[in-house]
Amino acid sequence: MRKASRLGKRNSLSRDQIIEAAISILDESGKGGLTFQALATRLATGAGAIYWHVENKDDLLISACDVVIQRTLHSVVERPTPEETIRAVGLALFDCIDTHPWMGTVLAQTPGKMPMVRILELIGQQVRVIGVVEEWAAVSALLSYILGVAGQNAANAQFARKHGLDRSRFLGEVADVWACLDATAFPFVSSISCKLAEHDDRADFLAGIDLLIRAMLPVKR
Amino acid sequence: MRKASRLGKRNSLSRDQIIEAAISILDESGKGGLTFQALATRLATGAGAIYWHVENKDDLLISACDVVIQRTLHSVVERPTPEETIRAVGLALFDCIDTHPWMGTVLAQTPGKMPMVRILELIGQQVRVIGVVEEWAAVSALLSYILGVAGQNAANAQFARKHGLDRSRFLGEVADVWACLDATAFPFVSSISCKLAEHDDRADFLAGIDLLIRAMLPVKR
DNA sequence: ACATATATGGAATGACATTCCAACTATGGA
DNA sequence: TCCATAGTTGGAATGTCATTCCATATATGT
Repeated sequence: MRKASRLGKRNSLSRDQIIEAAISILDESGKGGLTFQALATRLATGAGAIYWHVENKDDLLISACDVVIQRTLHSVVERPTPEETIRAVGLALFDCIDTHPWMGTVLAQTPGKMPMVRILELIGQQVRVIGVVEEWAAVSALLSYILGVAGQNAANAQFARKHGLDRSRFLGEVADVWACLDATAFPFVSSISCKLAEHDDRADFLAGIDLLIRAMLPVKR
Repeated sequence: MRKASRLGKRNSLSRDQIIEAAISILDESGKGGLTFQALATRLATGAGAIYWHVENKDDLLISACDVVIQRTLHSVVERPTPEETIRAVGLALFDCIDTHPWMGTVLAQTPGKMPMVRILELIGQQVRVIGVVEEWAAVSALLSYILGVAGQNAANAQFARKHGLDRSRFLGEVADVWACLDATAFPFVSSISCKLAEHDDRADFLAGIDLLIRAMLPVKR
């Protein structure tokens, strides 16, 4: 990757094209499916040409993630209260990562980069509107929680894909393993193993957001 | 990897030896430093021999992580109240991952496996003692939060190592980038960029735990 | 038209994880 | 005691990638 394009581009490659193609491949085949070879094939070019527009694979992944994050966050409309807006942002992100699991992995591994900054900004603004005293503690807790859930979901999806299972079959397998644990050493885990398969990730996620929001609101209720 | 050892082992390899060697390498050189070649060299054997005792690299990473997690959690002594025990578990994990950043990556990528199950169990037990109504919501929020912070710290450390920076220099660089953002589009992030370098990850982590604990306690206070 | 900066595409290169395989070595019967 | 067998080893293939190289194109402005 050198500098910006200058040449007229009859039939040429552009950074945006490359990123869009990368997003398609990632959505279709997961993070493991994105190789420079696959990308070059889809774009009918060679791997070398791609490196003219993109620094390396991390650059590509972060940019792809950023494009989708921008679209996602842009689609969230402001709600009457900052609490509700935070919930809406959280849900939008949850659904986004549910649709594009590779994003969870990328987000969880690229600290301080743009995609995460956008999330931080949006949440930070809302927390600031609420006027929480321990502002940074609240914002960073929300962010870590969201990224944690994102990472978990991404890992689940990646594992499930690798072993050719769908989500519920995957959870079923986990539940089976948990159920076989020694109930003396693992009383809690074995007691919840049966509920694992039927739980609702999305509802759990929202419950966590609500816990955090409740704790950061002024001491009433 | 086939079955358990049976042969007398004068000068032989054992799974435990391999895992300990892997932990050393991971601690010294990070996740990127653990290759079967490096491991074979350190153990004065060949890569093939290692595969007799270990299924694949994931197996090795998970086992290494599990060994350290067991030691860590084992070292946490029960406190007078479940809340304090949860804090102690959290801090022990935080410090553990601070010392062994590779564990953050592994934990964040191996859903439902033993290392995470141990954490889940310990937290679940304490939350159960508290008697929270929305038990699962509370436990899963705590777990996701802890794994989220773990993942962030791991990513920071990994990035810093790759670029040969120490933690504070790394945060400094991030702060510089944030400070250059358009303050109109990113009012929150640019306003906190100056505080980034001097903040205390560990205190922030604990503050998040406290937020979650406070929110799950009965409605008093 | 020429010199130059931009771009391309495909062929190296170098790291790895993983698999293979040709020895080696206990162990438990004959 | 000695062999057949199953457990182990070490190192050499294999195959897949990211990344780099390089020999060609193709605009641009002079």
